[in-house]
Amino acid sequence: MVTIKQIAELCGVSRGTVDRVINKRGKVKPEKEQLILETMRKLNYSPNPAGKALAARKKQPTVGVLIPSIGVHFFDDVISSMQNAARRYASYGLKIIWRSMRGFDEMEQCQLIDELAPQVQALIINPVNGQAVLERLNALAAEGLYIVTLNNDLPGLRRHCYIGTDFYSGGRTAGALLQMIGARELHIGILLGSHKMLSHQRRLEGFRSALEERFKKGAPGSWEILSVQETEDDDILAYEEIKTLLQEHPETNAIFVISSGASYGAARAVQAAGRAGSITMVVFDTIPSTIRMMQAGVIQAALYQHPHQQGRRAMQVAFEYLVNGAQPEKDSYIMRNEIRIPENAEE
Amino acid sequence: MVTIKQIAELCGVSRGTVDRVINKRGKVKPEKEQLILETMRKLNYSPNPAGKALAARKKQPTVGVLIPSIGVHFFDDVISSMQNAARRYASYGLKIIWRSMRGFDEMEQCQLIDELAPQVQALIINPVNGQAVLERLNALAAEGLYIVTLNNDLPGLRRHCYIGTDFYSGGRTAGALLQMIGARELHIGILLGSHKMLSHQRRLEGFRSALEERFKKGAPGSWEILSVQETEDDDILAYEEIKTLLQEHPETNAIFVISSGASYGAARAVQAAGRAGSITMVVFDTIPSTIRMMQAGVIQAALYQHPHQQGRRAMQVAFEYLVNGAQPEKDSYIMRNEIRIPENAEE
DNA sequence: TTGTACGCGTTATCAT
DNA sequence: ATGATAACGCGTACAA
Repeated sequence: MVTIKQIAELCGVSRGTVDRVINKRGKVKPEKEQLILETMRKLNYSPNPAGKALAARKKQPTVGVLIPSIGVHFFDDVISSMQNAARRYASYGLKIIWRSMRGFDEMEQCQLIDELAPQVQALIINPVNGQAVLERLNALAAEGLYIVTLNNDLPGLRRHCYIGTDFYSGGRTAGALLQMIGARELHIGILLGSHKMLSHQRRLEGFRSALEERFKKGAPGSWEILSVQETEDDDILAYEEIKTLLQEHPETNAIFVISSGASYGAARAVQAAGRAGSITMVVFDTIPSTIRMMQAGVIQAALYQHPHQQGRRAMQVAFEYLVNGAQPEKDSYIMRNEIRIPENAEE
Repeated sequence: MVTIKQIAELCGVSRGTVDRVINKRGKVKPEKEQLILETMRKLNYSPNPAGKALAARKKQPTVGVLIPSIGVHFFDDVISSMQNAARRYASYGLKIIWRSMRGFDEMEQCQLIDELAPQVQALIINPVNGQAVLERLNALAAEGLYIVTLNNDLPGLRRHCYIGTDFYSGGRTAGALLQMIGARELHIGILLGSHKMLSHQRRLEGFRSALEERFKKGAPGSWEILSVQETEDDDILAYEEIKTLLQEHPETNAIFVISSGASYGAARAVQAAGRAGSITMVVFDTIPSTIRMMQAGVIQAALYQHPHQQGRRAMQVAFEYLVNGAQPEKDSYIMRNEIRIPENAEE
């Protein structure tokens, strides 16, 4: 690989001049600049990340992590992988400041953002929906903060990179799966966290679209949605709601749980009603309780959102920006929604 | 993070002495060695990979890649990801020598190994089954060559790291899936590449075990395997075999294709017999022709072996050994067998 | 406008 | 047995 030094020698200038061209610091004669750019292009120069990393240490590169993860089991795996990556990157001199919170209060998140911002050059955040957060983050981005959003991409937010899944496609996959593994005449109960959560809404839309499409294309049978209930991601609420549903609609033979915070409660209600196995349950995320319920034959399938990859990738993007001075290849990294059944969910 | 320099100052010795302790080069007074080891442990010293990478350049680190990939579409994605990783690592000064071959001839692979060995310090290889290859590689490993095996792990081979999938678990997942999405009374035709291929055999065993288990546990219905045919990974052969099967056993309502080299041929035969959709097809790998056949409703599901992750990881392991002087965290990286249906297979 | 010199952490060589 | 010193590639402060 070609180095700055070699470029400099070839162009008959000093290393410093080449560097000024590369980092656009000006104060270089136009004709020399042209020559340097040309030979760089010709020799396909690309900076050695190791050199950059070494030099970057002086800046004390620090990234802040802010996730409303308390009580949300989906984030457990995301965070464990982020910590893993953080350990590796620590040997390069990268520092991390961790902040978590419970619930989705906009003002609380703003406060934590303000606390982190002066200490870090990059921020990995699962942003709460809301105008205040949006404005706060956009202001900081304008001041030069590097922002990576995780699992929720606020419209209008000028973040540098987004990492998450395609909610609509996740819903479609769930719907198609239910058509494949469920009864011919589907009577479906649905639980979501809240109608206000954009991600849950999109999943529901995708779910409907896939079912509609498959039956329109000639899949035998029929489908109907009996109810769509909000659970606030609470297992007890979910338990009660499914209990009521099964009483009022004994014909229920399929349940779709859109967020992991309700799947255990729903599964327990199905079990309690003696309907385990005769009701097809499709849920999101393979948290430990879900895996147990799959092995027990209560939940038939779960959608896996690659939490580990999400965490690893988020850290990597922040690391490469701060330490290697590199932009990510893509503006957003969208993980696939995978299908897990007992046979391929085991650890 | 703490550096060698800091350790040296704290112990009142020079950097060279600390280095000699770290790399076990001897010539250090026992009491000083103890002191240095102790403070390293106490301060939790871990070497900065950037420094190592910079110093490693002088050794001209080079890795050889040897895959019998010609005509095997599964490897297309593996190799594309390896090339991607290679591009990134090239900026660190890592060189790659690529070799591919057609078919699985033992002697041909030995010859290519001998050609590569003197030029490289690490080798990424999909080893052909056979005694000659085994001995050749073990001899080279003893001489200090770093060996990463990909997608096939020869018993008795002293490789440093293996990257691949769990074939048995892949078969189990396929069997369970067929039970879930197929007819109640399953009449199954199976295609595999060759009975001699260990991986295909293991998948078949897993397939049988999952079906047996599920029906024993109370799944309604029954299952039988009508035939297990070898295809030599040839689509034309597969086409003819499925054609014959459907004539001789019109009751066939499920087909399991164990290797991607036969799935297109099998799908075409199902189409030609006018049985698309009424026969449940489960195959391995999401190569382009398989995705098309899924979208056309001929193949219902495919098992995805994370080819991209496999390629990326193999390169990463070789890179980190040669450039960062680091051993991988695990002795083997086993990718999961994912389930893909049309709704989550689209690009 | 341009060149020089130092530091980042590691490895390796050469004196002592 | 030990210490000093020169690379490796890059960023930057400072001198010319």
